[in-house]
Amino acid sequence: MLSIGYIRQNKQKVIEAAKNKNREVDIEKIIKLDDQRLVLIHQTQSLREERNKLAKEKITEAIKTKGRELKNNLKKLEDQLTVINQQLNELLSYVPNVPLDEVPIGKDASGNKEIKKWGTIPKFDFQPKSHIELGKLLDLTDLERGAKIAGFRGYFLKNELALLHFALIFYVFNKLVKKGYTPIIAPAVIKGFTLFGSGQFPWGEQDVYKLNDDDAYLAGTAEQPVTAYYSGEILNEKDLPKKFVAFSPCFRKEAGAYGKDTKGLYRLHEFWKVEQVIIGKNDVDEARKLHEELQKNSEEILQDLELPYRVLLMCTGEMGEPHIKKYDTETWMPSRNAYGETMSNSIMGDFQTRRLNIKYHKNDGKTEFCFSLNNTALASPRILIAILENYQQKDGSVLVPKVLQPMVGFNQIKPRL
RNA sequence: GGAGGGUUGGCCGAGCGGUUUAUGGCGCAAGUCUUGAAAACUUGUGGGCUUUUGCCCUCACAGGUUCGAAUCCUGUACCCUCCGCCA
Repeated sequence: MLSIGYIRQNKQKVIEAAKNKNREVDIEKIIKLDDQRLVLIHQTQSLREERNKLAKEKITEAIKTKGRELKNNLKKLEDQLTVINQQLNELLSYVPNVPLDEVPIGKDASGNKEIKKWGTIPKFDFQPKSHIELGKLLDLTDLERGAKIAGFRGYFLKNELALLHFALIFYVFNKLVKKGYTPIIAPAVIKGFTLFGSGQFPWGEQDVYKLNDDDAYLAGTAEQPVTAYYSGEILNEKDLPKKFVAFSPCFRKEAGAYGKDTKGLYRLHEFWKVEQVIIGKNDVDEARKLHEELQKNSEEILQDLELPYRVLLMCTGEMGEPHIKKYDTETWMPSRNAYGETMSNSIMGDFQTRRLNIKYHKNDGKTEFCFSLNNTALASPRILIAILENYQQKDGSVLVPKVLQPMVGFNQIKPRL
């Protein structure tokens, strides 16, 4: 959410930003509505002023009559104001955030800028298998029964892969705790306001599971519950930034992606994720630094796992509505013969905190909205694709990344006899 | 699922129809003093409109009663205690 004051002062910039993000917003309509709102505010204020004065006078029948009249007039104006406010907030909630200057302008993925590559893409002297084949041959996945039990995109993880799934999550969780991040297990059944607050709503409603008629939804990422953790609160500058390493199961309908990535473990309705979430000061340069820190953490994880990856600076057209800067980290997946997205690292500015009403007392005594950032630390099973496919051997076995070996107690997944 | 009790500013905590413009304390910030710090003192410390004076809103949230609501009524959310159920 952008403030109406900001929009009024930076009209062109906001219009431009929405266009660059391939979004349509009617800023003129918003400003017109706000003009009406201001007029109504003036009118209601002066009526209230009158009422307050009247209430201090000696009570007579005449005063009572006048008071009742005032009340009726005020009610009418207030009702109008309520309607205007609703309309205005509705429109405001659709205005996307304004990207930082260093973000490349572009319509689609072709506008992204590759800024880093790490690791060596493996060259196989045999015909490499996909994770789907490996999963079947080594009895690590059961996608057929997954579909039988859970439906389209359902899956079972079995045997060594089930252990690796746990080990990865714990390895990453623990690594970030050692870096000073507060470990937190987040609820996955969450209220609607957290989804509005994170900027999931109103744009991505079709991708979220809603439970019955309750105000209860399944989280698509721990970003949603953890960013909302301090909603309605005022923090102190000296306690910032708050850094979390959050775990939650994640649920996504993938409604807009029916034809995409239909095979294997890439695009699932249900997965586990460790997410880094930061609530920090309202300061762009500090946010940039934290953004780089989050990036470094995620890259270290891929380096620990010895998986080749690249980093993209995402262009305006590839950014979500709340984002002002975003890096995607993509890990090499041999069966795709391409890098596949495994992490996404964003600065949201005060877009989310304004929706969630998260502020802090600055050292000078003033109050301001915080900034929020987040980055994937690890999402599994998707990362398992990269591990299975990059670590596969000629004999059909799969090696286990060194850092995970002590945790799972084996260093190789061998074909069953 | 049932029965009670509660929710007041950053925090603690008064107020329970009209000098409340929300006592008081703590914390925080600025200033005075000081070589510096502490202490002390002064001022400030929710949001909005106007941006000169000021005005309006704000006591969990949403309605209602009243000339007038933090205060009375209704609903909702959350917290606490107990009973029931339960991994």
